[in-house]
Amino acid sequence: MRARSSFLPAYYRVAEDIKNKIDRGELKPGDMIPSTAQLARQYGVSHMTVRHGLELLAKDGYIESIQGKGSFVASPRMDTLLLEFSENKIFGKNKGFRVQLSELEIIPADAKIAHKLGVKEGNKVLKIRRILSDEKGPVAVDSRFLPYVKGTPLLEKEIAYAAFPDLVARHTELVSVKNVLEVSPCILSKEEAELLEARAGLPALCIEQIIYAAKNRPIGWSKMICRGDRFTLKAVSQP
Amino acid sequence: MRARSSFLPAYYRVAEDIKNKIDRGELKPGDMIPSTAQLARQYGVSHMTVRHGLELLAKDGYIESIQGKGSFVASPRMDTLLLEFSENKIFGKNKGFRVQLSELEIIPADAKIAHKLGVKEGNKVLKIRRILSDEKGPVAVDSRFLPYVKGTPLLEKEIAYAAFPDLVARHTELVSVKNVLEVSPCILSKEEAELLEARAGLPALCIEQIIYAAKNRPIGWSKMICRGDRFTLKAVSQP
DNA sequence: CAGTGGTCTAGACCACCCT
DNA sequence: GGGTGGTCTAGACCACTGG
Repeated sequence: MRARSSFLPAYYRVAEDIKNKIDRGELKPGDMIPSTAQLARQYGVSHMTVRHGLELLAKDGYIESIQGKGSFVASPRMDTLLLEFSENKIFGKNKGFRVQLSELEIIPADAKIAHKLGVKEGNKVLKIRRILSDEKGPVAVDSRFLPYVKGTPLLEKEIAYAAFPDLVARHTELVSVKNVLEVSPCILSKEEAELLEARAGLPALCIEQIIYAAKNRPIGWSKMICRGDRFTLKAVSQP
Repeated sequence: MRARSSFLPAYYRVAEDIKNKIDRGELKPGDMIPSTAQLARQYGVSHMTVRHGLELLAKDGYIESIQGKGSFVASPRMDTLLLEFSENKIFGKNKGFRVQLSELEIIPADAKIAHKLGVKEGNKVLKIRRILSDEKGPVAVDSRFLPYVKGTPLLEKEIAYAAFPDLVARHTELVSVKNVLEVSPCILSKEEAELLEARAGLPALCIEQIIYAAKNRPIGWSKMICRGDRFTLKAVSQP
């Protein structure tokens, strides 16, 4: 019965067709799209196949289906944005990206670290400090804190170049489950300015990450100071 | 044949079951989950129903299915984060949130505005400046620029309280399609400090938004300066 | 009531991977 | 070839909406 007219799945073809109508403005937000039965006839496919296509569109935020009423073109949500935060994506785009391991030691947790990691004050904590640079010089300093677990050797290359969540996952035996990021502005302290070869007082972004395992247990804390003149954060609304 | 044992759909039950196994650690990232045929037998449902459930899990990032090989528990992606950026969500949580319209005028576009909005220098542009406060005082200043379209009246309440994408959509007749946000650090200028009742030099976040219509045409530019001591941006890894 | 989306089946076939 | 995911059907039934 069906034509198998293209190499693409039928449900995909249906979805793409409707998506194009929306993108071209033939269908506007709020408009009702034809019923699944109509679409099934129109495309010569079964009810299920149409629904598969519509679910795809709903997943991508193009339409919204309401039982008993119909399916409607959705207005794109622009208040939930996608933020890609991984060093390789952010800094790696520039040639000459490199990481320098400037500190690696086991220290007793002070009050702040203990609070962030949910451990007792004085507990052993692994501290890693890195300097991230591109061809134009240092861009960011990064301090990472992990609860110390003896007998989990880490290669220096891993420590320097692994993304934080990956490092945490490899160090602890736990599966990381959540990453919470917090961005605030600051100005470079004298020490930071020295490390970043900039003047003290330069505006900078402070990006904190806390990695959680199951049951909201924090297993890693990272604080990154990024030169404001060389770095901005970007986020884009979902497709 | 099937038991209809619960009020929830069968595919949902399958998905939830597997999700729980993952959350409890019975299935670890990289593990293969039983084949669709096995699951179908196990749950007494059809192949299609199982697949529906697995697609749900895949959508939420719990598993990854590979044709010819199997379905595998995915390790949560923690480098793509979700950022909720809407004034009501960010500031509205605090009681006493209010907006003061401090400026509303039609001006000719200078070089910067023209560039951001993709219009010719000198073209008429609607400029809106607002001050956002909570019960403790001013938190942010917001400057919004829209290409001026005559004959599109806006209510003052709308101008003050509408989220930027909504305002843009209402003002132009176009459907907004994309929102690109850029975050950088800055320090308060004398003028900004005055408006925000803070000292000049205080670290602040500069949050720019550009709203696009179809074909990447910018139709709105917003620049928000947020006091760093009263405001931080948060983002969380999906889901 | 008729029309809508949502669920489900039993079986078919395809595409792909591995051995 | 045997196992895996992926697509599709034709028809059934359910849940919900609105006149």
